[in-house]
Amino acid sequence: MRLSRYFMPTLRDAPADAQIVSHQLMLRAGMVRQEAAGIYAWLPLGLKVLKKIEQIVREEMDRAGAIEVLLPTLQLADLWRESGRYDDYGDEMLRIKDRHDRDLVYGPTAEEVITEIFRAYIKSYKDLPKNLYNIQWKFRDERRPRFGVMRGREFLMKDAYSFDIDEAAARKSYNRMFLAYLNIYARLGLKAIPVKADPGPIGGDLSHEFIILAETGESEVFAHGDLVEMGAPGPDIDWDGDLEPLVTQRASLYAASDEMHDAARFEAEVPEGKRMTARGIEVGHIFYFGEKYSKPMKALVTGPDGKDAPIHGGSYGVGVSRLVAGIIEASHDDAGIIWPDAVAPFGVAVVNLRPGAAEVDAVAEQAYKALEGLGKEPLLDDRDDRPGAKFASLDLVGIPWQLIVGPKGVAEGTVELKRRATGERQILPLDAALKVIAG
RNA sequence: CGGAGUGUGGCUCAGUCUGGUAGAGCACCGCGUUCGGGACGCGGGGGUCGCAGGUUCGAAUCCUGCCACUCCGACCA
Repeated sequence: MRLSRYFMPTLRDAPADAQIVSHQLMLRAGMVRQEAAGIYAWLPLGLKVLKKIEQIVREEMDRAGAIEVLLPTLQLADLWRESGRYDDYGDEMLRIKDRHDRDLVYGPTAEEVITEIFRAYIKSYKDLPKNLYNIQWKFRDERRPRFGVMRGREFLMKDAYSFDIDEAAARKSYNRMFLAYLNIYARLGLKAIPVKADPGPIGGDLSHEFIILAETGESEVFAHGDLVEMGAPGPDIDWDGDLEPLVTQRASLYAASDEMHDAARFEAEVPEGKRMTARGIEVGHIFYFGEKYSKPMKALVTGPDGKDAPIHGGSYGVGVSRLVAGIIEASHDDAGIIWPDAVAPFGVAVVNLRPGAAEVDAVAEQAYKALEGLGKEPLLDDRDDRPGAKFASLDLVGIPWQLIVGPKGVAEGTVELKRRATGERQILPLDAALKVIAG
């Protein structure tokens, strides 16, 4: 992409409405535009990052055996009446009427819809387990939206739903999601810890929140340090095998957010040198809720004994749009965003310091084409602007590499390569720079 | 939903107390000089001052009502 033809409206000043750093940086980098409280338009740069995160989530869900569907944003109110949640959910649910005066809701989640689909097709225990997931916009009419896309009213969520014959089987589904979530966050360049959660209004007795560590995070977490060091299990585990040991290894270590924290237990269970207190952002939540929806909505399967029984369900959410902000909270400096390579909107910025100077243009073009060939998604900064302005805006939007092509270097046969994350620079021939970027 | 606050060109803000017909910086357009970390000069365009009423000779400014947005609190991917 040539920056002179792109749409990347960066701002020097952060709009006064933005309070937290990720919100300020997203606005300054031209990633989103607020249209109403908690409702955002995604501009090209923001959309690129959102899509990359979405794709990583998708790949890890697929790997863990979940199957993607796409559910509607508008749902019939009658389904919610069946589960009893039409009245329970309250004002957070956006209710709409169509031209036939029929009640609809803009889905805040999709347990009802997916349960309706499941019960229409799946009749036998032989078809279990099933895990269906959906990456779709949700709407929750928050009393107080805030912090940009961190708590929007409209947000992109990955929600998965598992269906199993009994609790023991459901636990296996739960374990798969537990480990898949750790892999997702690791791929996004984040340190995440699973924390036992209050299952809340959704019910059930097995629930974890996933909190990514960021100094500016809104909640405080207390955890055993090994939990962070242990990290994710990686993609190559036997997803059909017994995952219980991998889960237990992690879930048995102390981890709690401030509201569930028990200082006495923390001190008793965690040796002094391992006690970690940090701030974080909740970016995922998994639940086992048993028959909560299958019973009232009659999602029954016939068991080996010939009798019908409600399935045991779980649901698993990742806040995809929230992760965009979460990653920024976890990875930025005074100059702007520092994208992890996996989600960066562009892989490299080729900075032409003197557009119009034929020799410089030629080298910049050559670098750009080579990087395209390498699949590095280069952005060619061919703007007619001063060097400082270019560096400032490219630092702001956080592209991982800057390959700087200027008249001095071109005369000497070199370019400058700068790593955004560390600020490290080296001057070297173009071929060598390309090798470094290629990894 | 309780409490607090803010609405003035795309962004940051001044002007409001004390009414007199709207301003600065950034951004944008033109010309010139510049060009390795957000340049400078000259010229220019863009705002029914959130909306609706009211007071007044006259309202961004005072009064009333409404709307929007932000922050703190209780709840949440």
